[in-house]
Amino acid sequence: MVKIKLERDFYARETLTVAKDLLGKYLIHRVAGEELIGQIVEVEAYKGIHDKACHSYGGRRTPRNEIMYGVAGKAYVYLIYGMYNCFNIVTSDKGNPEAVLIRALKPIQGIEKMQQGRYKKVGNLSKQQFKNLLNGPGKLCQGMHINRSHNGLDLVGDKIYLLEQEKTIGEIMTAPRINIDYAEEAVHYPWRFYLADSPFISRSS
DNA sequence: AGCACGATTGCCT
DNA sequence: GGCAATCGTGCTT
Repeated sequence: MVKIKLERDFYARETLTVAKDLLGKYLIHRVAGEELIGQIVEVEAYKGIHDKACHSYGGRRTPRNEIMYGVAGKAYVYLIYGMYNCFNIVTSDKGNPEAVLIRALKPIQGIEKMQQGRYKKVGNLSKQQFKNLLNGPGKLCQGMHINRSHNGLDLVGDKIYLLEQEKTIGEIMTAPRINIDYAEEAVHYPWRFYLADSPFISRSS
């Protein structure tokens, strides 16, 4: 695997561009001397103050979403439904409070530790359990051991960071975002992106 | 202080 | 397909 880390200028660009470019990249989390690695196969863009699905819609600025108002390339991690975490990457080059939700990863390295986080289980996984390791925003946080203690973490660093991929990634699919029924006109915006041939996406559209 | 709700998931019919 | 779990957050009283 080539080891080219994504730097600030990658994240500090227009959010839809960053979202699509994130597909295929490797997400690394160093935990207890081990590198957990997943390849990004599905994302959603949240485009700030004019996007009714976005936490910063209308300029809303609270302790929870404060990090979105800062520099690009930091982690925005929040609790959803009282049970799961969602991992986002802050984007944009104009100080706009925007981010990309990472929705699914292909497991690459550190499978044992991933299943420990997901299933509290060691040993062999069924084919179905392996496919379900990281194929959803809540699931990938469990598997990658990401939680709210990582909110605000700089991804241009050595704890959680991203690496360039070495190969082309194939066809990118575009679709409306998932579970944002409340978002009125933004419900249909085509801001979900995923790899057409990946078995590890959260759901087919 | 109270309360409605969610960028999800897993289990049920 | 439906729906409960579970609690921090943000808004209202």
